[in-house]
Amino acid sequence: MSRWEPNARGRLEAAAMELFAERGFEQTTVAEIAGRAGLTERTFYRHFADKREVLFPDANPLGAFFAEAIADAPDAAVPLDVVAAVLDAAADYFADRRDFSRRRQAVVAANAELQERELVKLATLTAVLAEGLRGRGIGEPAASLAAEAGTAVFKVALVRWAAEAEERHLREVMREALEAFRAVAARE
Amino acid sequence: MSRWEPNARGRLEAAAMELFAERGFEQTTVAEIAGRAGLTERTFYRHFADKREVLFPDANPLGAFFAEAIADAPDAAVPLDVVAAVLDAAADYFADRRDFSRRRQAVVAANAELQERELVKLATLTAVLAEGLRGRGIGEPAASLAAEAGTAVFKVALVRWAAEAEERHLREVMREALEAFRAVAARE
DNA sequence: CAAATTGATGTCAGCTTCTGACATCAACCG
DNA sequence: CGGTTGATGTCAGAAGCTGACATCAATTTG
Repeated sequence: MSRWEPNARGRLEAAAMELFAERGFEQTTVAEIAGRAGLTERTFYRHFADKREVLFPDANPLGAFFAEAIADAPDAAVPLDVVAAVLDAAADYFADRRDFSRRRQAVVAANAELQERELVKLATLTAVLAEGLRGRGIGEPAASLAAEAGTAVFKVALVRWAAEAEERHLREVMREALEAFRAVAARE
Repeated sequence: MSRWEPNARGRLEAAAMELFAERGFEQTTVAEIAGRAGLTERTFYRHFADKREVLFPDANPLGAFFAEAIADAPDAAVPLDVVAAVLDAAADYFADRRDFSRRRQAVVAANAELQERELVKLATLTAVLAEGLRGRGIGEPAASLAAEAGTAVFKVALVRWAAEAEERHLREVMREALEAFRAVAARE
């Protein structure tokens, strides 16, 4: 018999999602989230650096996942091909999280502070990507630019995928977006 | 004779830059900024929505500038050519702000919250760019992707330009970055 | 097995950010 | 001249966040 209910962190995440969805991010206090999870405000801040972080539990694992995917990517002469491999891997990661992604996107879309934090998470992924590309011998500014391109495609694809009524696989949407990107960047 | 010293907003911006540079963003309270500017904390918040905004006074004019630049860009079949024209215009805008850009970049680089806000400002520019491209008949997702590409190039170029010892014109650095981007995106 | 340690949580005090409500008073307008 | 306007000040208070210390079941140690 343990002293506390297990999975405090998960309970906080769940409580936060519920409350944010019900009445919005600003109209919810940290004390209320903690209360619904059967904990105190102070404990919330032991699990999350600030109020927004509770909505981005996947950020760290996803970054690690990116780093791994890029290390495992097959050799390719062109940076964007490496990016393509990472996007494929990322698609698999999200494959079974579509409902969660959708719900979270709705909450985030309703609040500027949360969008701000989402940009940070994406920027972190960009940095991981760039670092991985540099690790594969790609120089600057090519690595940074290819990484930015990858994240841009990722972002666009993720939004489209979550928004679509039909259930396509994310991988397909990602590849489509990447193709569109290549067409945009083509010299003519 | 006016009742108050003129240019309260400018004084707040200057005071904030000084204090942030001296002892850092977190170690400076809004009351201190206002005090150095000869005002009160409450007045600070009448000029800036929050503590970070004081460091981004150019954001709105720059957005308007982007919108104008994109409307004025010459007809071009390829989205990225329109983006190139906007980058040229943006380069002119920053031409005589190099020292300010440098000082601000140093302050921003030292604090995560400020980097977060900077991402928002860039995202706003991306949105303006995308909207302008759509207004020129470019569809989705091409408009969004081209806009992301433009902002990425802009970001990379601005950092390089401010960091360089020699005094090149920003326009040159931007064009170089755009070329690098095209090379990255090329299929081989 | 008793004692010491650990670790997740609670309690409390306090600072800072940010906002609403109301007051002030020079400049301006009719 | 009297009324209005607008930038500022004053005050109170909610909420975010942090440091310091207490608690106590579980675990480890001797």
